[in-house]
Amino acid sequence: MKYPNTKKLILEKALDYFTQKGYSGASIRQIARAVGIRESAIYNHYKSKEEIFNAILAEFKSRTISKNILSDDLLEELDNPEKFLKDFAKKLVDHWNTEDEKKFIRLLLMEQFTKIGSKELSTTEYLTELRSICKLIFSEMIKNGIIKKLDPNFLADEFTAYLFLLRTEYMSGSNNTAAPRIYELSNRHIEFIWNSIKI
Amino acid sequence: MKYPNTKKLILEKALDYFTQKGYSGASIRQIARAVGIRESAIYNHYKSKEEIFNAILAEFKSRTISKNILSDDLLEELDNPEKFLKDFAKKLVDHWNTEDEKKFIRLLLMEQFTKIGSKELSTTEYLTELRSICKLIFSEMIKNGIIKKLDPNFLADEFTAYLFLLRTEYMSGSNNTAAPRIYELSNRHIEFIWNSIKI
DNA sequence: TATCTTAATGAACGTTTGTTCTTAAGATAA
DNA sequence: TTATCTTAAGAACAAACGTTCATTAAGATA
Repeated sequence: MKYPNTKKLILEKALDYFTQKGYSGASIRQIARAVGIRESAIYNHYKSKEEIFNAILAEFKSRTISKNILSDDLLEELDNPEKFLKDFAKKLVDHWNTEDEKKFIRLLLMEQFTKIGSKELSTTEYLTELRSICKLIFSEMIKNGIIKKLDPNFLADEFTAYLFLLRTEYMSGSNNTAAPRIYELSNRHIEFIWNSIKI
Repeated sequence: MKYPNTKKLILEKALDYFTQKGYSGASIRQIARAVGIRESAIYNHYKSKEEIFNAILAEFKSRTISKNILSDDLLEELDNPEKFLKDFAKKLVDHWNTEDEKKFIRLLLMEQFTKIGSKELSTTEYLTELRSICKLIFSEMIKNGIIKKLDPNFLADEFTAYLFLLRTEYMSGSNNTAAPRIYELSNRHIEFIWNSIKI
């Protein structure tokens, strides 16, 4: 009998239960049953429930937005800034709409205040990378004289805030709004921002 | 011996534990100890843990934003729209910065995806009242010809989104940013919005 | 005074929790 | 082949869980 990749499977099922019942509400036995093994077998792979939680966090921390959404063909659109921003936002929405990302934002929202989550989870930290990318983009636009001279950090927040609200409402829970509608809202936001900052 | 208001106290302590450990992570025994009574005494006031949770929700649902932040003296500032919006945002921030409101948003974020919370808790529903107030305000401004003709629903969202991000980051968790700094950020946002929509 | 209601106690219940232990079978390496 | 390593099962553990119970004592009501 081959060894199936139980270790990975435990993480997947644990994430499912953590995001449905919270860390405390999910039990080792339920997770084990979902994996198809006994609860004692779990401990051959992780030495505690907390270690499972931390392993999930480590997996997400190792991922980066940049690689997923700042593709080369996107960067070539920089000469059409409004279209660039729209496509950038669209890629971000797509990324956030991923099944894995949706689960992670749920875990973040649920556990960021608890003892186990407060060490590693915070919305600010989660948005840090996106913020710095946006800041870079707007800084470049200012330098090239295509938008007004405003604080790029502030512009990054204005850009992000609306999308973050979209995400919180339509891309994390049961509120299953269709993707096209989200694109529509996102585009309208970009148009608003663009008309406010363009020279 | 007078009867102390144990019923109310149970709700307060339960909310504390729910927002620190999640609904599942908080136990009747811990809550009872915090109140100063035995766990069995809890059941003289509420017939189950779930009933305590629902009682907390009911208390928050019965409250309304309008009464707290749409005061008469604020409405008299409507002839100075930018100042009005700034003061409106400030009042909202103050309201959100209330100890009770902070606890509730935490409960909302934590339990909105769990079995017990999904029936009654949603970010969209929580923002509904604020949205409709904002919509009313912007509709009025459009009618009076002092701002551009844009979709008032959209303007309400743009107005709300940035403040919601501020709230999520600085007014719900351990990220204890001082109030003056939040006002500052809020004002800059209003100035940005105002310059974008004024005629 | 007698009765009723309220709010508390402490023990007990059956269940579930996270975790540990021993044991065994298949995979791997010598 | 033998020896070792990995992964699983199943029983067991003490602790904690939500809840129920009979009992008690103190105000409220009559």
